[in-house]
Amino acid sequence: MNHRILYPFADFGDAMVVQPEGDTTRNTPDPGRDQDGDRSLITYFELARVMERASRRFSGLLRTELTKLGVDDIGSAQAMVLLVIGEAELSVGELLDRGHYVGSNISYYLKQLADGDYIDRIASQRDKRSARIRLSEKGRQLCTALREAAKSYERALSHGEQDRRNLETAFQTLHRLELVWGNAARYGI
Amino acid sequence: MNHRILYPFADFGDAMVVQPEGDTTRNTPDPGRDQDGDRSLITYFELARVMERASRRFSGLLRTELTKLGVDDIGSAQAMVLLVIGEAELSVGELLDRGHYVGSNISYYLKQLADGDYIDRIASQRDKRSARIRLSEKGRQLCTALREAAKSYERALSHGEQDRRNLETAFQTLHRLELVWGNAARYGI
DNA sequence: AAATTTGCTTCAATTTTTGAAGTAAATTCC
DNA sequence: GGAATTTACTTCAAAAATTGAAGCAAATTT
Repeated sequence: MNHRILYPFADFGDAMVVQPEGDTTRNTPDPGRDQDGDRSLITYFELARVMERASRRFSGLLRTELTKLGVDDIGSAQAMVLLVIGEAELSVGELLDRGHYVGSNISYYLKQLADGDYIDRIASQRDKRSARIRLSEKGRQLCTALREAAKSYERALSHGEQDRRNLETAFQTLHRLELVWGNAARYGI
Repeated sequence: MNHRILYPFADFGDAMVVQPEGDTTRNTPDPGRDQDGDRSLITYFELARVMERASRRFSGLLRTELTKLGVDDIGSAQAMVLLVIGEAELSVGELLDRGHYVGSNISYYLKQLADGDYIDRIASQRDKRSARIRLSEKGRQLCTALREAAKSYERALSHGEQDRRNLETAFQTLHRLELVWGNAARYGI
């Protein structure tokens, strides 16, 4: 296990601060200063960019895992939907809320997932318009395999209590951004 | 200015921790527990999901701003490329590294940005294969307008020192994930 | 100077996203 | 209780984004 690869920042510990004029590698532009020379630190654009880049990487990993598992009838986006569903049994509307998908989009994914027998649709007798969705055995197994694969990455990255807290902070911060940006979009700032 | 909207978590301050069994709203599934009942906190999947959702929101805001500004020949993805370029004058390759785009993809964007006169291509006499890219006056103005718009969101969200630190932590954490996931993809875990 | 590499661009095929329209069930309103 | 409206999706067609292979010209190596 190559630690140079897994832990690119040897000094990434309790004192996690941005280096003011660090040795910027080609891949990591210094986010410490914005256009106007303000001493503002991270801007939203930079955060949005790193989110996009990291998401792309994550999709890549998912795709790789799927290929390893011999799954070729769904892509990373569909796998993500499976993971969003998890152990829950929910309606399309609830799934929409969970993932902030667009309706027609999730329909499109669910169709493929249903075609591939990754999910079951159970007609609800309460409301015949909305069937309830849940993972089929096949879907559950795929999710388990993906989560298992993820575990090795977790082990590779999450170490101490501080790392866990950083993940928490990142999650909460992004979640808050998600809410604020969503509300801003709906109601105008 | 509606504070209920802008500050959905009144208690989001120094003690930013996940509520063990919080009052989960419909939009915010409790990430405190995973499938296996481990007391693991944030999983990578959850982080990846929140990144995706927040990115979607951000793109939405960008699109809204573009519409407000009467820009209809480019989308949020292209605007993002403009913002990535910023004040720099760089080659396509450098831009590729900055944003982790795929080559043919950035070509596609740059073509549209060039068609819309948002960027200039300056033939480099050093290496005639790679022109240098920089924002045109039009592109610069658009970026300025977008950054200006972003400022109001910044003001709405970034308050104290703690908030800034949280943004930093989020950025660094995602950046680290980006690297680790990228390396994992290239070399296998 | 031939061969290889670099730094892109183009093209065609896929995949993903979006928006408008449609449908059937549920609910509300006379 | 029946018409009108709303809800909860699905379908469809078009647009946008992404990918991978192939191509090309300049630069570099051999």
